[in-house]
Amino acid sequence: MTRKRPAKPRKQPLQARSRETYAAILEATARILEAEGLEAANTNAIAERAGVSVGSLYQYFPDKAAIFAELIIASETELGDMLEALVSSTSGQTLEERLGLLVQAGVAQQMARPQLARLLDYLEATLPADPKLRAADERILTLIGRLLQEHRDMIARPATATTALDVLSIVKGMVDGASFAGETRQRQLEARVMAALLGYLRQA
Amino acid sequence: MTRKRPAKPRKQPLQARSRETYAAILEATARILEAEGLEAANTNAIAERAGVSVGSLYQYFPDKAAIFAELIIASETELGDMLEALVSSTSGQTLEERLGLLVQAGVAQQMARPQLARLLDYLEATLPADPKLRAADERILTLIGRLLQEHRDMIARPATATTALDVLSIVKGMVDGASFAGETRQRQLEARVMAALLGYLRQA
DNA sequence: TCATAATGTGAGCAATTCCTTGTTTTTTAC
DNA sequence: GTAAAAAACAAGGAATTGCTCACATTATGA
Repeated sequence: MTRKRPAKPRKQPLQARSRETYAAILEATARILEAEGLEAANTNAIAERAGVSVGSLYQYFPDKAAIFAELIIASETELGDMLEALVSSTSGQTLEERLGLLVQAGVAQQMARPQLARLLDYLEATLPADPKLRAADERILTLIGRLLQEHRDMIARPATATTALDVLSIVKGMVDGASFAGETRQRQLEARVMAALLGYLRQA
Repeated sequence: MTRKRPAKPRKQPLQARSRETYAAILEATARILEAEGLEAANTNAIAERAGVSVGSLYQYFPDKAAIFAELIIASETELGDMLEALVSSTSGQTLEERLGLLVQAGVAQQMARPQLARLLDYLEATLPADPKLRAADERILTLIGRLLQEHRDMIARPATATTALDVLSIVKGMVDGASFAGETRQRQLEARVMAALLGYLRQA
């Protein structure tokens, strides 16, 4: 954990077998992170859980932080894809309907693995800045921003990046809090998040 | 980092000198956590930064996790004290006024050391369950709940523990997101958090 | 003053950490 | 079938980790 920044490039997984290895490493890391926390996620444990050797691990990831970064990117890409499909396929519907779908998608993704979601959020704030990561982040905010823009006459807030970030933060915050408190009823949580978002957007 | 739970009790700092040592250890830990992250916060580094020996550190804390737990308790106690003073000294005022003060206090505390606040929130979810910690948590929710209860005719949500948790989660989430994005204008953030809370509480 | 208790020290152990390396096994392409 | 490329392996080096222990220093109170 010294303050070095080598970032040496590694091999790309080309064959089917290596793509499985790559995926197994990511999934093993996710499982350890959500079950045992950050300090338990060392490269030996990850390799063992993934059923591969440490050597294989370092063939695809330059260092431990790169595994974490890749996990965050994967999670954000997943959310981004959902949002993109949602925004572009519902352009005729009302703000309430579209926001409902957005909340459903966001809550579902974060409730699926709440511990992991929370940890990845924290990690993103401490990891060395990565352009790919920034881009995935930006994409999500842009999509939310576009949705707000299309309903700008229905909301009392400016359809800016700040408002988009607030929307995302409210969803994340409420799901974090609720799942930490043991809440599991997804529909009820969705309804409350909806209320918060609509209330916020309509409030002058 | 093995899965042991010794939790051996340690000395209480009795004299002025040892109370300073104790405080220095906590402050050093906070500084390392917010500047370099969780993985850099090892006991050797903490002791060095605090200007004491590792031996002294282990005289007051049974293990590393106990230092983190104490930091969280201190932070929550601080917020709890603010809320308690606020709730009991403003009983005649309107919901808007009191919520405004609550938001001001919460935002200020979390914006003072945003990285640290975020990290402590994550740590709380992974640390071994501690009754003191639970109690500090409960106290904050109870105070928010009491405030909501006193204005229950002004809000469309039930004045339950769930609503109180939602209020706290919205504040934390929005401050987390905003400070991660580099926002520093505290007043503007407060105004947006206010809008979100009022919107949420008034939404049916 | 001086015995006792409180506090402080830091070398260093055993375990663990990240990561490299040389080697072996599997796949691909001809 | 076979040579080259891709993938996987695992021993282990150098550094770091959490933490203890035997000892030194400082404060207290009679």
